[in-house]
Parts: sequence; structure tokens; C-alpha cells
Amino acid sequence: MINLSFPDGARREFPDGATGADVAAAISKSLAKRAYAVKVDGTVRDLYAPVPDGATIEILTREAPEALELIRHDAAHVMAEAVQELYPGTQVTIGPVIENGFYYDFARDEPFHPEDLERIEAKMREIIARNEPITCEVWSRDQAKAFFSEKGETYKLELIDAIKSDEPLKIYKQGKWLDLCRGPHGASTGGIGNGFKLLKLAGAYWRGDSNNPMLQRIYGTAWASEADLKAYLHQLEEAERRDHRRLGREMDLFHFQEEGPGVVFWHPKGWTLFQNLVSYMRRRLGKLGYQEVNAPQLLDTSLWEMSGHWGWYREAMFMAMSAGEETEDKRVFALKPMNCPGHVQIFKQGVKSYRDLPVRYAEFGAVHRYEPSGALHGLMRVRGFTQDDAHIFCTDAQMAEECLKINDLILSTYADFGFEEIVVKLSTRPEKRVGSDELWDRAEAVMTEVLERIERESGGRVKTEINPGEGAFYGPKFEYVLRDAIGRDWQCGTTQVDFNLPERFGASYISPEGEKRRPVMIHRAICGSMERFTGILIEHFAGHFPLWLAPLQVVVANITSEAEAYAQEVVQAAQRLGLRAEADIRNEKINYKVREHSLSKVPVILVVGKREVEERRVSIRRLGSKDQVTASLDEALTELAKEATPPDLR
RNA sequence: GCCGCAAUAGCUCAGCUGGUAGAGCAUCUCAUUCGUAAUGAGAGGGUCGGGGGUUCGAAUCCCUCUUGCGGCACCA
Repeated sequence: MINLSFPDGARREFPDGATGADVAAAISKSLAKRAYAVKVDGTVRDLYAPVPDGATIEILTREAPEALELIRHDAAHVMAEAVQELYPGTQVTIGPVIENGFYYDFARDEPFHPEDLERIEAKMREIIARNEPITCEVWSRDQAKAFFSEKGETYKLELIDAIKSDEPLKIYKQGKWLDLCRGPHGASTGGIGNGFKLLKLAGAYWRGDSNNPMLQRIYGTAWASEADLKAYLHQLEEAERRDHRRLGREMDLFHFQEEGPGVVFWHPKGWTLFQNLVSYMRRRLGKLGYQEVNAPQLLDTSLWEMSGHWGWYREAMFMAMSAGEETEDKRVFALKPMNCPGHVQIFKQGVKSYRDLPVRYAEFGAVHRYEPSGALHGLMRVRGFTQDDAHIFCTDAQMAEECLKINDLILSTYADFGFEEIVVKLSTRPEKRVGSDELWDRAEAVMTEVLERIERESGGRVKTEINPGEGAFYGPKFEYVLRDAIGRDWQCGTTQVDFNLPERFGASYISPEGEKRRPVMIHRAICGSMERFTGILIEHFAGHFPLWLAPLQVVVANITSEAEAYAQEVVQAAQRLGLRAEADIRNEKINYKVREHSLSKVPVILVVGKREVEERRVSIRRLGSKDQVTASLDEALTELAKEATPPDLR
């Protein structure tokens, strides 16, 4: 007999080898019917697995939050079965649960087409209706290999070989179909229910390696109920409505065109938004001891060879002449993909004393990188962009302090845009790198310490993580990841400690002892790419910018031509207070004007009619609200001007 | 770069199995002076992404290039 406890503290005896299903059956008939899996000592397990003696057991129905992953995993298996039933000869590979759903990667010569998704989905519903029990068996390696090789499942054979020899090979069966799988799974295919949908087709490399063959991936989403599914699909639509590419067009902010893949044409309103951001950053840097510089766009490749970028990234650099061709003086020039080599050259002019350090050079540096065509994505991934870059030259002893100052700047900047949840990741030495292990040891030691302080001093706002092997080739880095209004994460800021570039370029300062010393160089960016950060802000705010950022802040709309002159006067008064204001004196109905400016997301519409002219008032209508309040002209404008003050000037 | 999909008026889209293009919105003109999300009438606008091919005939079928979209890989 075994002795089991329940979450409510009750204990009960069961025969040896009793499974979760037996336990559920012993409790009640209805629970036995609804049981989908069990939680044994806090871990989700199969319903049909024997429960160990002394465990605490909880029966999970498919409504339990823990069951959602099982539903998704079960759905992945059912999809694989459906695919193999419909398209014989298709090999199955892996099919994990992901955020909001699942996918399965298939190997098949013939490509899947979007129409196939409907067929597969229909077949899945059949399999689910059959309500096959999902059971688990442990097979020997030989048995598994014989089975899968007979079926021609070469990928599964590779997977079997990758499983450690002391780990059992688990086979999950549903009806006649089976798959090699770690589990756990739900009790039967019927448990998946109706709350699922296949979403998209994609290519994906076997084991995520671009040297491997490409498989066909089918993505699906699955939920405990149809209502949850509907809510999720609605959420997807919501995200689509905020898409910065769509809002960029609708709000007339920017465009792309065929002749310039990955480079932005900024329209007047978009550029105003962009410049609002730049001005904000510039003001903040000025107060923190940064000096703004500007390094050349075009430099001899020898400089890039010296920095190491040439060796690492030459195929991603734009040449001034067509690639590989030389100028008459036999030199090849490249557009800068980074600002650091330029900044080191500025630092190297003249002799620097230890008293000068830290030197902080900032640049809104326009850089160009030939990003792979498939990587381009609106403003988020472009080939020409502006980094809010800075390089800090300091002594070893100043390094930690500088990292912390940067941290403060990053966190307070994000807070000004309403980003409150931040994760800081420390990326350590990659396999391919420059510099001695000793240098890396030193850099990583300092940064680990700083990371701990960042978390400790953030008061819970910041979480930290370690990303082993993800550092830059010249040094470890902190990556700042912010979470936007709809819960998406964006890596923006970065702080990179670099002992290597100063060495390569021979940068030095004179120590108190009168000796030449190597400074440490810290690369850092707050927004990262200003283009991308602008895109993030567009989506974060869904185009409803706070007043200080909005490209056009106020539209003054007259109701009849009687109020035309007054409308113009209001605009001029607003402009005198620094507000970005325009008059809409077209001969249109006020409904039409309100609708149009609301759709273009102007934050404030000031409506003026006969009454307002007479009383020198304005009727204020805020974006997203149907309320209208009237106020005296002076009062309204003063209030708006105050609200339009950027957060750093408040 | 790789896999799949797509490209028709400024925007959103229709155009069945080949017979040289259509709607709504926007634009322009005229009328309308109308108090908080679309006033009415009229007009203009497209070598159907580029190039090649099949055909008596191509927006439609085939090839190719370009760009975009969804992923994968990449991201100094």
C-alpha cells in the first residue's frame, strides 16, 4: 500500500502502483471523468502514471491553470497525427509548447500551403472527437530505434541518440499514433477541446541551425475554452491595430519604398516625433557630463580592420564604392556601422590626463549595416539608423561607478516613457571573441557585482538574468529589456565594458604617477536605435502620444467662418507658448473636423464657434474622450503648455 | 540569407476557369456657414511591382528579378 496526502491535508492509502486516475476514481465518479492530469509534489504528471508512496497529490481537471500547457502539448501531438494521416511520408520532428500555443516542425518535400491548415484543423477535430486515451510507455533504445527507422523517421532517430543513456525513452500513444516525447500529457485527446486554431506556416531550421535543412513549422494556439481563444485572437487584432507600420502610414509619420529597402523616409510629423526624442536625450546627457561629438560617416577600412569589425562583419558593411573595388588611391572606404572607432580617434587627439577621466563622448550617430533581407521589419530592424551612442573612457576603478550611472540614466529614461518593468541581462563571453581570458575575467567580475547592485537598489522594478555566451566579441554587456503597454519585451539599452578596443587603437591617458595607462572603454546606448525606439513608442502608445511627444499637439477648428480669425489667433497664441498647433479653417462641418483629427490622433482639438469668439474661450476636446470642457483662452493654453513640458523639464 | 505567401488608383480591396480594369474612402470643382467622429452633387485618377515567355489575345498561366508580409537564422 502507498500513503498519499491531498492539498487539504487529508491522507489516504492506495494499493501499490495506483495511478492518478485510480486516485481520482476513488474520490468521485465525476472527478474521475473530469481528471486530466495530476500534480505530484508540485510537478505536473500523467494521469496514468503510478504515484510514488508518500507524495502529495492533486487532481487537475482541464480547467486548472496548470492544464493549459498540457492542452497545448496535446494539441501539438494531435496536429502531428493529423498531418501524418493526411500527408503520408511526412516526418515529425519536435513540437513544443510556446507562449500562447504550440508548434510542430515537419519534414516533407512538398511544401504546405495555407489551405492545408484548414484540412489539418478539420482532421484534428476528428481525432479530438475520437477522444483517444493518451498513454505513456517506456521503450528500450533498440525497440524505439527499430520502430522509427522502419517508419523512416530519421529526425526521431537523431533525437533518440541525443537522449542521455540513463534517461528513459518515453513513448506517448494516442490511438494508433505514437510519438517520442518527454511528456507530460493530458489524459485523452478529447481534453483538448475546441479552443484551438492553427495560425501560420513558417520555415524553421532543424535544431535552429542555419546549416541544417529547413523544416516546415506549423504554429497553433490553444486555450482551455473557445472564449479564451476568442479573447486571444482579439488581442492579436489589437496588436495589429497598433502596428507602427500601419500607424506610420495612417498618421503620416514615415514611409519606406522599393529603392531603399530598410531605410526610412521620415515625413514632417514623424521627424518631429523623432526630434522630440533626440532633444529629450540630448538635454539629459548635457546634465550628466556627456560631450556630444560627431565622427565621420565614411572611413578607410584600415580603421575597421583595426577595430576588428572588418573581420567580424565585413559582409554586413556598406562600401563607398561598389563592394571590393578600390579608389584611385587604392583605398577602400566603408560607411560606419558603429561609432566607437571614431570616438576613440577623438579621444586619442592630444594627451589625456587621469584628471580628464571619465571622458564621456555621446553621438546620435547614423550608422549603416547591411542587415539580412529577411531581418528587415519596419522601423524595428533597418539598414540605416541612429544610435543614441556614447563611449566612456575611464579607469578600472571608475568602471563600476560609470555602469551604475548609466543604469540610473537608462531606468529614469524608460520611466519617463512609462516603461516600468525592466529586465537587465548580463551577457558573458562568447566563444568567438578577442582579448585574453584575464581581461574577460576582470570585466565579468566587475559587471557581475554591478548587476547585483542594480537589482538590489531598484526596489523591485528591475529583475536581472545572466545570458551565458551572448556577449559582444570585445566584451561582456548588460542588456536592458523593457516591457511595453501590451506586454511585449524589447531589448533597447545596452552597456558594454571593453578592454580590447582601447588596446587595439592604442588609447591611453597619463596616470598620477606620470605613466601611460590604458583606459577602459564603456559602450552604451539608452534607446539603442532611435528609429526602433520611435517604433516601440508608436506601438506602446498606440499612436496616442503624451502631449510632449505628439508631433501635432493642438488643432484649432472653427465651426463657422465667423470664428475663422479667432481660430488663427488661438493658433498663434498657442505657438507663442511653444505648442505645436495648427488651424483647421476648412469649410467643413465640425463633426467632420473632429472625426478627422481624432482619427489622425491629435491629442487636443480646440473648437471655436460664435460663443467662444464672444467670450474669448475655447472648447477643449481631448483625444479618446467625448467630453468637452470650455475654458478661457489664456487658462487653456497655459494649462496645455504646462502639460506639454517634457518630463525632464518639469 | 532560408521556407511559405503576397504585390491591381494615394489608402482598403473586388476582378470566376485568359477577351486590354471596378468600388468605397481620399483628391479636385461647385453648392452648403451647418456646435463636437463622415453635408450633397459632379469631375479627374491605373502601360494591374519590373523584365521575359506561352497565346490570336495576359491583371489572370509560366520563368525571373525587386519589394513587402509571417516565421527561421542573424543582430557589432
